[in-house]
Amino acid sequence: MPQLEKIQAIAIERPFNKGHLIFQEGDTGDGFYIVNTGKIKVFKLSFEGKEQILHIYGPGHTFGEVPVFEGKNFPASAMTIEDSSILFLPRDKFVDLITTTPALSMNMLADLSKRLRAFTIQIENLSLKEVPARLAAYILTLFEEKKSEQPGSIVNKTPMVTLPISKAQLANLIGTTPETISRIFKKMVDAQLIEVKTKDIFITSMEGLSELSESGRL
Amino acid sequence: MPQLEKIQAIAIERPFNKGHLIFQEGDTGDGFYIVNTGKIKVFKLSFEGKEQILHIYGPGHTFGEVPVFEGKNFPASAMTIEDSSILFLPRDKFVDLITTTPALSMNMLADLSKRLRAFTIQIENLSLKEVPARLAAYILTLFEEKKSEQPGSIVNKTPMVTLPISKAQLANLIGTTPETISRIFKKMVDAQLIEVKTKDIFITSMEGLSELSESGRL
DNA sequence: GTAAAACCTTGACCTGGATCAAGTAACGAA
DNA sequence: TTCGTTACTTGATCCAGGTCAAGGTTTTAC
Repeated sequence: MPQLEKIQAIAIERPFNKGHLIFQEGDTGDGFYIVNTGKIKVFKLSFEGKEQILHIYGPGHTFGEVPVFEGKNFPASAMTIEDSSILFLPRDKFVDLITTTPALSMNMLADLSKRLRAFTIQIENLSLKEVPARLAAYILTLFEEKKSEQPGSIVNKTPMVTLPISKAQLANLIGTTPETISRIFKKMVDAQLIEVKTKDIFITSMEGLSELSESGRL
Repeated sequence: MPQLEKIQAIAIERPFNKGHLIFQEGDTGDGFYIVNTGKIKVFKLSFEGKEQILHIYGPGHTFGEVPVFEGKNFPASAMTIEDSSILFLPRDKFVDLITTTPALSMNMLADLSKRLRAFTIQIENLSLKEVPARLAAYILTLFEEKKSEQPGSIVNKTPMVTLPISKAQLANLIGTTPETISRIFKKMVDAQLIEVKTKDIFITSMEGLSELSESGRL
C-alpha cells in the first residue's frame, strides 16, 4: 500500500479503553475507522440481548465503511475488546482521495470483496454446519492465519494455536453458548483431535479436525 | 446510472433456461454478471447437499463480482431459477472502464456496501432470530419492496404480497425446511396475522407481523 | 383435458443445543 | 499471597425445529 501516507495524513487518532463502544448500529456514519493497535469486534445484538459477532479485527484492518459508500447508517455496532488506538477517516476527505486515486478505489473494492467472501463463509457455517464443525473450522482458520504470519517452517512440533479471544466471545462469534463450546472442546479432546490448556490449543490430529470441519459429526 | 451504455457496450448477452448453473463455487471468475431478464439465485451447498440461498436477484442486479476485485474464485454458486437472459462483463474490459471512471467505481463501492448490509441482516436472522421471526421479516421485506416499486397509494385494500419463489426455495433462503415453513404459515394464519392463498399472502395484521419479526414468539 | 411431475401439507418422532443452576479455575489488584 | 472478580466447566432438563413417511394440491406438458 503506497497510499498509506496519504491516508495517515487525513486520519485522526483516538485512544480507547477496552470495552469502549466506537459506534452503534443505526448511528450515522460520517467516516470510517482503521485499527492502529489493539483489537475490536463488530457485532449485532438481538432483541433479547444476545450477541452475534460479525468480525474481530486487529491492527491494519478497516471497519465501518458501509455508510461511507452507501450513505445510510451503520448496519452493526463496534467495540474495543482490548485497550486500542483507532484511526478515524472523515468521509469527505476520504471520498476526495479515492475519486482521484483509482488504485485506492481498487484496493477498497478488493477489501469489501474479501469481506463479502468472509460473510459468505459465516453464513455457510451458521446455516449448514453444526457447532462442532464450526469450532473445528475456527481452529483451522486460526492455524492458517498463524502460518501465513510467521512462515518459518516449524518442523517436528505439535501444531499449536492460541485463542485470541475469550471462550465467551468465541461462542458469540460462531453462534453458540459458552457451555456448548466447553462441551465440544471436551469431546474433541476425547476424540484425540486436540489438547487444550487454557487458551492454548495443541492440534493432535490435523486430519481429523479438517474432516470434522467439513462433514463433521463428532 | 449514466454509465449504462458503456457497460452495455462491453457486455455479452447469454440466454439460459431455468435451472442452468451459471457458475459454481470454486470456479475461476474472469468477469461478472448482470441479470437482464429472469431471476437467479446465489447459493451454497453443504457437504450433505443442503442448500442455503444467499441472494435472489432479478433484472438490473449484478452478481459474481467478488473474484473480479479480489482475484480469487467464486465464493458461492449461481443458478437461474427462471428462463433468463444474463449479461456477462469480461473482467479486463470492466477494470479498464472502472479505473477511468471514478463515478463508476463509487457506484460499485456503494453496491458492494449494500450487499454487506444485506449479509449483516441475514447473519442476524440466522443467528439471533427464530424461524417465525425470519419468516415474518421476509414477508415484510417483500411488502416494502413492493411499495417502493409501485408507490401509488393503495388505500383501503388489504396489503398483499405474492411470493416470488417457491416455498421450498423460501425455506432455503431463510434457513429452514419446507415442512417448517408450512407449519409456521399455519400458525400465522391461526394468529390472524395473514391469510394465505397459494402464493398470495394477505397481511391482516401489519403490527402483529412487525412485532413477530423483531421480538418474535408465535 | 388429463396424466405425470413437482410442490406442499400434516403427523409422529427424535435430537442438537439452549437454558438454568451450581461449582471450579484463572486472573488482577492490593 | 490472598481475596474478589471474571471466566470456564459440568450436570439436569427442555424444546425448536429437523427428519421420515404418507397423503393432498398445483403446475406442466402433451
